[in-house]
Amino acid sequence: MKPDDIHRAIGILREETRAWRTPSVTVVAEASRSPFKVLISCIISLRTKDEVTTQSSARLFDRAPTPEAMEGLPAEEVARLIYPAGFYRTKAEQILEISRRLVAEYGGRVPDSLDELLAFRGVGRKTANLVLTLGFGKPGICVDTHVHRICNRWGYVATKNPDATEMALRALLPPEYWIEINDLLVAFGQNLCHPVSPRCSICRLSDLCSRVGVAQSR
DNA sequence: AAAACGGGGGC
DNA sequence: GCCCCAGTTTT
Repeated sequence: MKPDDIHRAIGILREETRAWRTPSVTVVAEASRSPFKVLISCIISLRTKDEVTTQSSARLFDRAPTPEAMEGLPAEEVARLIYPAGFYRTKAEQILEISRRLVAEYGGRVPDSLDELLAFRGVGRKTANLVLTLGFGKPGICVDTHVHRICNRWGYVATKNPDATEMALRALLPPEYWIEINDLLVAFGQNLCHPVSPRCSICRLSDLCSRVGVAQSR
């Protein structure tokens, strides 16, 4: 995989995304420009489907849209509001601890540096980078399951470690592309390059893919 | 009854 | 780097 390839991929995805991207608003897009909502949505989204995350987040933010309001809620209520997302007890604790620390240590604002974000319990590189990109519009490479799967299929990395994928993409592309490539790859993964039964027959990037001819489906 | 949903943290 | 963990929803 070379820089030329990724630039061609970006060009094609820019065109293709109009064809198959679903109009549905993702939870992150909805929470866009509110670093706090991006952050908390990310906690809720762990191991749960996007739609459930969206609904649970909406219910929670309806009740507590800010760190100040959030830290005032009893843990049981937070747990109840996000119940369908699963792991509600752990998530409620993390949400409350983060909210408390935001108020106590940052005056109720979400910090905008990777290191400060990573210092919160429950916040890893994926969440921290998503807060930077979607919450603050700062460059970041956010490797979720979609991005990681696609980069493996394209031969960027041959690892189970998403951090390696993040570093590979950082090295391959200048920062001005980072937000866009993330958006394009996630949409590509959600709509076409699925975990199982990807829609290879309508994919224009199959020459980049190690999967071609192996288990083509549909 | 089993699979799908995806990331963080500990060792 | 590998392995373990948290629960609900869907099939």
